[in-house]
Amino acid sequence: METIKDIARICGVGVSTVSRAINNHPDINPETKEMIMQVIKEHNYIPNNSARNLKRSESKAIAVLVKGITNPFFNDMIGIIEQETQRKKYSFILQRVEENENELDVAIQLVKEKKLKGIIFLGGIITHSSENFAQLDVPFVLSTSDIVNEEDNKAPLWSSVSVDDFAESYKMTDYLCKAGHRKIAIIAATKGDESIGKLRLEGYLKALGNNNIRPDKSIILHMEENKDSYSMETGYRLMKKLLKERDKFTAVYAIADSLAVGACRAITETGAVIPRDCSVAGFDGLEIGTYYNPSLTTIRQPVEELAKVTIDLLFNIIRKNGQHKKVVLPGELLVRESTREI
Amino acid sequence: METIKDIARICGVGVSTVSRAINNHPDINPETKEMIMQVIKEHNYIPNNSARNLKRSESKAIAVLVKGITNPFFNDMIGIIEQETQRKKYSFILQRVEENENELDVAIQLVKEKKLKGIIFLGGIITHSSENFAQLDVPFVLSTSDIVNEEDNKAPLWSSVSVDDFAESYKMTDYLCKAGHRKIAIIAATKGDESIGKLRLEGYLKALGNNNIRPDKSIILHMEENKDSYSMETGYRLMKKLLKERDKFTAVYAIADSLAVGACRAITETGAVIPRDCSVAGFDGLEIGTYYNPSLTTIRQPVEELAKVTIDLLFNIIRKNGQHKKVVLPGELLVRESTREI
DNA sequence: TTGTATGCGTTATCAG
DNA sequence: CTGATAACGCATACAA
Repeated sequence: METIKDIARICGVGVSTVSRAINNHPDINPETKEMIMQVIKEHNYIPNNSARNLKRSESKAIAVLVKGITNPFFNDMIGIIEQETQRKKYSFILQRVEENENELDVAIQLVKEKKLKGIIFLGGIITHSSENFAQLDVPFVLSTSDIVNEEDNKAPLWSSVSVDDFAESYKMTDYLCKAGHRKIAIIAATKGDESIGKLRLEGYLKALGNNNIRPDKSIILHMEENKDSYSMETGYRLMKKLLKERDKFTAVYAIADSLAVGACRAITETGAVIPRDCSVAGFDGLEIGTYYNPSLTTIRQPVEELAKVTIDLLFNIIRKNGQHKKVVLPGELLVRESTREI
Repeated sequence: METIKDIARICGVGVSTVSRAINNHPDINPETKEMIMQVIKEHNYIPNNSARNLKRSESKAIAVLVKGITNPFFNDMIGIIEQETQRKKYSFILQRVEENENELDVAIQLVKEKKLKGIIFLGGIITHSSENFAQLDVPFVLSTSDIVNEEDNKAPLWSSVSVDDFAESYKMTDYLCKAGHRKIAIIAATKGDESIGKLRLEGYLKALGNNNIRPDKSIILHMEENKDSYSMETGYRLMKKLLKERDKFTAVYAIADSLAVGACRAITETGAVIPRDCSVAGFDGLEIGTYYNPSLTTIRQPVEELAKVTIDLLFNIIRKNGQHKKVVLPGELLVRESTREI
C-alpha cells in the first residue's frame, strides 16, 4: 500500500502539495492538483484514516449510537438523521452498541478517535448517572429516551427528545377503558425495567386508576430478564400463557407493536377473532401495524419529527445557536381494526 | 484529555511501561502494572484508537459490511456472526454501507484503517467485476449473494455462501403449480435487477415453463427503479394495481416476505379471503411470516447456518486452514396458511 | 504556489 | 523488568 509520500515522489512534488490536493485546499495550482489527482486515481491511493484522525484536531462528523440494532423502529430515524447530517456537510458515523455494553464508554472512545462534534444516542442510556455524562465533552442528545433529571431547575447538560411514554401509554389505556373495557391485560417489560417499559406500565396503571379500575396482577405480564426481548415471539409466548385465563380480560395492551403482533397470532390461533372476542393494542406505530391483519391499534411515534428535532437540536448546540433542552413530542393514537367498543 | 505520556509521568514510569500494562504484555512487574492500571482508571484514560491503528501492523479484527441496514433478514445473521467472532477472540466491526455507495471502496478503506484480517459482505456486491476485487488484499466472503463467476474452473478468489435463489424460487413456483394454480402472479424486483431479484424471477419462469404454463406479462409486476424497495408498502401498492385484473390470477408469489405481507393486506382489504380466494407466497422466512394472519407460505433461508458457514469459511482462510469455496445451502419450503390447493 | 520539518499518540525495538 | 527513541501516515506552520 502506498502512502502520501509515494504519491509525492511519483508526482515529483512535496507531500504537502499532495495533501493540499486531497483536502481541497485553495492555495494550489489547479494544474498540479489535477495531475496529482490523476496519479492518485491510477494508483488507487487511499489516505489512511487513522493518520488523518490522529493529526486532525477536529473533524466535521457526528455519530449516532444505537443500542441493539434489532429495533426496526430506529431504522427510519437513522435514515432521516443521516440524510439531514449530510445536508449539513457533516459526515455521519453509525455505531451499534451491544445490549450489555456501556454506550457511554463507547461514545467517549469514539469522540476521541474520530474527533466528533456531537453524538446522538438512540435508545438505551437511561440507567446512567449524570456524573458519568460529565466525561463526554461534546454536545449530545438523547433521542427516544431520557433519564429522569432530579435537578430540573438547572440548565440541562444535554438535550433529549422523545414522546411522553407515560402520557401516551395513559392515552391508550384510557381509550380502551372509555371503549368499555374494564379487564385490560398488559404485556409489559421486565419487572426491573427502569426505562420506557416502566413508564408505559405506569401510564397504564394510572389510567386504570382514573377509570376506577383496580389493577389485576394476574393479567399484568412481564417479560423475563435475560430471556425475552421486544419480539413477536415473546408476545406470542406470553399471550399463550395469558390465554389460560381467558375470562379475565377483554382487551390486551402490549407495550410494543412487535409484542402485539405475536399476541394477535396467539389469540387468533385459539379460533378467537380480533377484535370481536378480544381487542389488542400496541405501541410504536411500526409499519407492520398498518399491514397486519387486523390492522393494529397503536400509538404512533412521530418518527420523522423525532429525527428532525434530534438533529436540529444537536446542530444548534454545535453551532452555538442554542441551549440544551428537553423536547417532548406528541404521539398519535391510531385506532384501527384490532380494537372495538364493548 | 490525557495521553499515555501523562499517565507515564503521573506514575513515574516510562511510556513503554504504560503501554505494556495496557496491552497485557508479559514482561512487566505485576505490581507496577496494577499501579498503572489504577491510575488509568482514576483518570479515565482511554488510549487513542487512531494512534493505535496507525502504529499497529495488524489487529485481530474482522468487519461485516451490510448494504442497507433496512433488511430485517440480516439482523439475525449479524448477531450470530458477531457472537461467533467474539468467541474466536476477534473484535467485530459492523459497517453499514449506503445503497448508492460502493461497498468495495468502503471495504478497502476500512481494511487500511483498521488493519482488518477479513471481511464479510452481506447483501449487495453483485455488480462488481472481479478486477475490482483484486484490490482487496484480505480474505473475504460474500454472504447471501454472489457474483456469477465466468471462470468456474479456477480456484476462486473469494468465498460465498447463499441459498440457490433460482432453485428455491423454482421450488416455490413449482409447488404452486402442483397445487393446481395456473395463473400465478409475481411481484418481482426492478426490471434491470441483476441480483437475487433476477434469479428469483428466472426460477419462477422456469418452473412455469416446466409445468407448461405460458408466462403472462400482465401479471408479472416489477418494482420501480429508485422508488420501490423491498417493503410492505411496495407490496401493498403493487398488489393494489394488480387487483384491477382480479380474474387473471389465483395465486401471488412475492419474491420477499415483506412484499408478500403488503400484498396480503391489499387482498384482504378487498374483502377477499386468503387463501380461499387467492393464495399468497413469499420468500425469506422472516419472523413476521410466522405470526402474520394468515401465516405465510415461504421459502425459509437457513439463517443460523448461513451465518455459521460464513464465519467458519472466513476464519479457515484467515488461519490458512482452507481454500476459498462457494457454498450453497438449501432453503426450506414452508407451506403455511396463506396458500392452498385448488 | 510549493517544499521541509514537526508532531499527533501509540507500539515496538533496543539498550540498559 | 524498564526506559528512551524511532517509526506509523498525515496535516500544517513556516520558510522559500
